[in-house]
Amino acid sequence: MKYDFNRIENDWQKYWADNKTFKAVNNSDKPKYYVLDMFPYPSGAGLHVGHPLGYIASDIYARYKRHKGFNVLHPQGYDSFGLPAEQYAIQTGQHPAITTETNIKTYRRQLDQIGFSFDWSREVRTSNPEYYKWTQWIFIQLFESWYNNDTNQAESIDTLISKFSSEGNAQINAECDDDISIFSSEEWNSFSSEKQQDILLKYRLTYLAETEVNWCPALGTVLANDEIVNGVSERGGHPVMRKKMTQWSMRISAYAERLLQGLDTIDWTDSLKESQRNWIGKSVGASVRFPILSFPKGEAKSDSSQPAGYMTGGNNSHLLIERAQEMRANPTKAEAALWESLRGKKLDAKFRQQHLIGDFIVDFVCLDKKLIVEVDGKIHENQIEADNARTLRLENDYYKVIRFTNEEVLGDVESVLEKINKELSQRESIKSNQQSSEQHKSEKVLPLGKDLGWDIEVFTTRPDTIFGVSFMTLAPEHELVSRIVTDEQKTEVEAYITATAKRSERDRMADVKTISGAFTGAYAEHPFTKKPIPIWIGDYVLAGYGTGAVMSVPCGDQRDYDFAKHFNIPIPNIFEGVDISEEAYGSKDNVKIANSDFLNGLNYKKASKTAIYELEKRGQGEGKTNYRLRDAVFSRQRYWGEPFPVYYVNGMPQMIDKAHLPIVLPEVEKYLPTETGEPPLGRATDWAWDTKNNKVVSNNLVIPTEGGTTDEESHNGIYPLELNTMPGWAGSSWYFFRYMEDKANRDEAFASEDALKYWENVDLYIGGSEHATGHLLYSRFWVKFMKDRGFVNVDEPFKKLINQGMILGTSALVSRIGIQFPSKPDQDVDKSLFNLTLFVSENESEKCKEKKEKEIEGFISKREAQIKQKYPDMNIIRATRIWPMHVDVSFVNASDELDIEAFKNWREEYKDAEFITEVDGTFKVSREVEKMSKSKYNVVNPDAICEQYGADSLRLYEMFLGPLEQAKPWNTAGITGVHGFLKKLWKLYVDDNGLKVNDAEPTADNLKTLHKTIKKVEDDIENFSFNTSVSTFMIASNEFTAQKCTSKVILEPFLILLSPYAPHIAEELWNRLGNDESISTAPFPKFEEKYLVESSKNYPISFNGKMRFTLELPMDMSKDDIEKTVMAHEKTIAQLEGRTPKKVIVVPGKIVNIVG
RNA sequence: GCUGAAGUGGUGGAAUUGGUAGACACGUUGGACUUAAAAUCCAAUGUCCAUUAGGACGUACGGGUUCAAGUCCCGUCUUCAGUACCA
Repeated sequence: MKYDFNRIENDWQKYWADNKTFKAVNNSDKPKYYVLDMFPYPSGAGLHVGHPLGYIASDIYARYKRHKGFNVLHPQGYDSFGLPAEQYAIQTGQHPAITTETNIKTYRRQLDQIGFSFDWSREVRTSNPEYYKWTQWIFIQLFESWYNNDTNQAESIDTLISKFSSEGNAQINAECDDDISIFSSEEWNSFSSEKQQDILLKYRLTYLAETEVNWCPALGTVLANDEIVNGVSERGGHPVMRKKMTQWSMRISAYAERLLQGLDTIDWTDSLKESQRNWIGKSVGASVRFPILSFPKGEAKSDSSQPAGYMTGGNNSHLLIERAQEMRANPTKAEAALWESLRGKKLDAKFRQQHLIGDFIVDFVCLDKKLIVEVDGKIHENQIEADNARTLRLENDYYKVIRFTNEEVLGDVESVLEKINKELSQRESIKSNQQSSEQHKSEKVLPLGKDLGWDIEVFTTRPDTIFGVSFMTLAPEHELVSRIVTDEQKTEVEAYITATAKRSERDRMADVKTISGAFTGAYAEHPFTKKPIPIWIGDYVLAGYGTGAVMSVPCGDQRDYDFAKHFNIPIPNIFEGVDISEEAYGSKDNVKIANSDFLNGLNYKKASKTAIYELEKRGQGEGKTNYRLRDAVFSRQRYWGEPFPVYYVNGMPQMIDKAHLPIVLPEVEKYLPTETGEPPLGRATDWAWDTKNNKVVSNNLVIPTEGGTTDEESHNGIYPLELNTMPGWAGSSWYFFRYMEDKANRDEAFASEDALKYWENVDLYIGGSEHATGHLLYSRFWVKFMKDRGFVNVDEPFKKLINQGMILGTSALVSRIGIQFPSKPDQDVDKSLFNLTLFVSENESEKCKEKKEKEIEGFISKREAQIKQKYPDMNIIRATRIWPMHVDVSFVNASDELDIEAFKNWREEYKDAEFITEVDGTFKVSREVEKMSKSKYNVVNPDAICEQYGADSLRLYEMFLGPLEQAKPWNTAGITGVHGFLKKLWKLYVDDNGLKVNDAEPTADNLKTLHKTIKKVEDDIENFSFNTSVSTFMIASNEFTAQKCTSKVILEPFLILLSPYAPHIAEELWNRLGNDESISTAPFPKFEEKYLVESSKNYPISFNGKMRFTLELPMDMSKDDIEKTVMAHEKTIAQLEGRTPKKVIVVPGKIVNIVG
């Protein structure tokens, strides 16, 4: 009887479906085990052999666990919202739901034929309203929650509101936007409802905010960071730009620390955890504030332009004095002229030139009368502001400031002097008031830099190197840049900013080597040394990370070092005994700090701690932890996604009550954005929310809210709905909970409390590594949130996770020789005569080469002759080129030989192609391993494999290819190996007369083979080493065959071992052995050591570590006896050639090694 | 650059604790069966030398530890994956 796999597989698949063999129950005496695959997006292309790899592995594990006595949940479903169905809809007008439905049918058929033990009664589809109802519900929960840093968990927004109304927000330690002002409970209670909503939005875990997003114009939507690869979209490779848009965001950053800590509690690969750690990007360090001095060094005062404002802060008089001296030495013409007159004592008072008053240098001052005279050049706008601020402060100190322009002074010095004189006389009377107001004055004086918030705040992980700061660098986009830049530097800085803005994100990323930047002319003050530090801008500082500004320590950071070298900025060394003449010393280890005042001699740890302490003492900084993880943008300008349960009243988002969910995706006539740039939902005619009747109604009923009317009546209580949809990761962030409940019972909740309690979380999760930072991070975030709010009981969704490796295609390439005979087109020629399509076989041997060259030449000259004959006058020029061309792998056999006939029929253009073959008439292709792709014709469809070899062969072969987690090439030819094994296995049980198996007593060898196989297979499955199990089956089957084993007590348990891998044949034979029940829950055979105990061992006898021969010796022989026996052996004597060994190593049961 | 994984026959891979390197397959070669092909079965198959017996060399490269190293240690190179001016 033949192994009729097609019949067998069909029958058993039907049996499993009919008997609901794999239906999981939500209560059982057995321990639970939850095995999950990452659910697929049902693409139109269907499955190729790479897709089922992970499913086969998880199925083997699920089936194994059933044999081991577990109540196994092994569900499957579809991540059915997504771009391809929408793109297809845009092109064809077909509703994405229809496309999706069709694709799912194909997927289901393909999955079914492989014989998976899925419990389909729990299927989910993210695009089903009954499913996304709960996605919307979770969104509402997020909206109605805030993150309390004191309790370190999410809480209902109600607790926040009650805190606001009882104590205001000053004491609240929440994860929230950073632009929130402090208010008291009275203020809160007096705020309008709209203002309150506005404030609450800044605290909610999902919030609406104008954010800079990754906008992909080609796709017409925003993309998350993990949807962008190398600066272009993951799907389609379209360019991505930064754009400001109002979007829903998820406050995942609130969970950064817990997402990081949670990694230590789960069994994932190190590389995956590392990816997540990188993505979260925790750095511990300090936040430091550097006051801006805005005191440009070396700035020349010229005729035409006036120096920038003299705004300063902190104690820097030494610098100002230096500066004043410089200015005195280089007066402008007007200043020189006026000084001439003032000094010439034409007036009654004593004036000083370029004198220091407080933090300011003034042009001229009469100290007695507190009169300041300023001579201004052309004043820039922002300098007026600065000068006004300065004037204000000086006036606080009871100085009077009068101003003249250069022109006034140079034109008519006399009238200027007259004005000064007049002021001097008026100042007499004011002088007396001064003392009485002294008290008042001291209250009002503030350090100006601080007053205006003109600090530069930086984040550093190396506060220990703070004395190594020799400059600061701001991102070109930093908001302070335009305010601190000096006139001199303005042109340069502006040019630099423009140049940077022009460069795309991608260029900036690609070109890291080029150092660029510009000096702003401004200075900041070092918090400890009080020395001025030049402020630069440079695009190596990113606006999006930290504060968008850095304190540059060239001796300790290579980027700062390179920047400093490039712009000739000093590089002070603050490391003890480290040479920094070539490069920065970036390490934190093995070094002590030097030239750093109170930090001298300390190591990284102590110095950092001390520096932070000192900064805190001075109020100029504090210890801080920074995360790279950004809040996740949650809006997509797409049709085929979950609609938001949100409507807007006067621009403020409102949640639709849970009772009215789901809000079903509306119909649109086209799936493109509207002409006005709104998302596709903007095309829906019925997309407004009727708050009275709680239903979606026509847009026409919405009365425009112009003029700010807020009363319900004027709207009829009907408001516009949100036009964005949710991103792909919304539905996939919680689907594993939905499976916990049977379809029949999941209307009331996303899953019942009992179900959630019973199944807890996924014990084993298998899927691709491409989700390392997307799906796997978002899911963890949502689960933690749901745990906080008491909706689920677990902290982590996936206890153990394995990434299956990619299966690559083995492309087949032929060498094509194209020959063209260019001719003048004016003639009406037979074109087919001029193009020759010639393929040449790939084999490289010399003999063939000669033959082939000859033949190629033959073909070409023959054609030339034909042309000559037809067009005798034509001047023929021959042009030849060879290029490799992909051919469909299905035309190629295991020996890399091309089926020429099949290839000719592939395409019309190859019908008359010529082939130059090997000597034996075969045509060889060359092979290349690359990603499976339609365009490379190397995609292998599992349908064809199942048809030709059967699902069991496919399952075994996919496992046999290599380790699960490793990428490996597919080569269909190799499947004959495992298929042959199944045929042999069949013959072990069944022959032409029917069943061979009988009640024969097992031999010792039979038992040994069986138990060795039990042990190996069990260990392999536990270690997910599925490839080695397959060879173990082959070995066992070969041994049983050699042993002519027919014993049922051996061959029956062997089927259970095989059943997870090749379930159909196992069921069939199991059934033939007389079992009525499915094999699927038969207990896994118990391994018994006693059958493996050997009486003797074939010892390898080594000489100096090299094995020379083997010797069969009893297992219980003593060490001494082994040595004696071996030494007496004739082969030993021959090996030694009379030498006396120095040493003999005997490891009983292992090896004998003779040294000498 | 950083992080992680890896490098073994013609190919996929095995060797899980340092103890006979190349299991199990594919492919190749030869043979049996057959009119023939397919299927099936048998044998050989790391490289080199040798008629045989046997020997030398072999796990990316260079060192080291050990009676013994694919496995452990140091250094170098290469490949793949992820990530990237993250301060």
